[in-house]
Amino acid sequence: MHCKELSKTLTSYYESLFSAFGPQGWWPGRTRFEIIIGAILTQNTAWTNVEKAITNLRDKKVLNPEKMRALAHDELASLIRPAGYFNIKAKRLRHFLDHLFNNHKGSLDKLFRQDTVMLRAELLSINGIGPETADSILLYAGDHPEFVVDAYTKRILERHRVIDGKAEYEDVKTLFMQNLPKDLRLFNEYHALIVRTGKDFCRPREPRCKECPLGKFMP
DNA sequence: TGCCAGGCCGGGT
DNA sequence: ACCCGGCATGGC
Repeated sequence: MHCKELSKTLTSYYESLFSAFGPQGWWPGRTRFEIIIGAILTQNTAWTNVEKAITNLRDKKVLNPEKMRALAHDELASLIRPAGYFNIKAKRLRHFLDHLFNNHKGSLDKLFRQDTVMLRAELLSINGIGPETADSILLYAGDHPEFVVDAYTKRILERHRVIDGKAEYEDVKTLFMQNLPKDLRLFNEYHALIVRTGKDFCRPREPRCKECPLGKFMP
């Protein structure tokens, strides 16, 4: 549903964050493929650890679909070890690669050259790609305007009683998409700014984030 | 030192 | 439809 007050609130919050912290230059990856790999590796993991894994992959010159797919499981797992969960993530990378080659001849162009709804469903069908990873891939690698929701997004809205603890991913995503213009640049920067600031202003154990900029706009 | 990080899956109730 | 344990490294 569309709510005028909520639209103003979410827009004000974004403007406040953008004024304070500026453009974040997301996604921090050089190619579409690197962005996809990063999106999988950063699941429940600090980005600094993912960077080490990406560096290993680049140094080994396997940061492309063909070369990465040719790696044995143990070798791939070893390279991404710093990102944590390396065994399961090696499998998840392989699931994506197998899908890419089995359905699109290994071509990211073919993968992304579909309408958003079909493409999102397809990504979600891959074992290891859930809603946040799918939307991150869509927005940051595929330029499809999907809003990305993460733990910080929920936590911030929850602390300010916009949502309750049992709000699900799709509910929160709909909240943003129904109350903001469908703008690629806006979605890109908004999620990046939430991640950038959530770490500092909305810690998990605190009952409420007093410093959170959204506090200025919420009752 | 324990807590946390840009989730997701599989099995159980 | 929930709920929960498992997955793992590195920074503060």
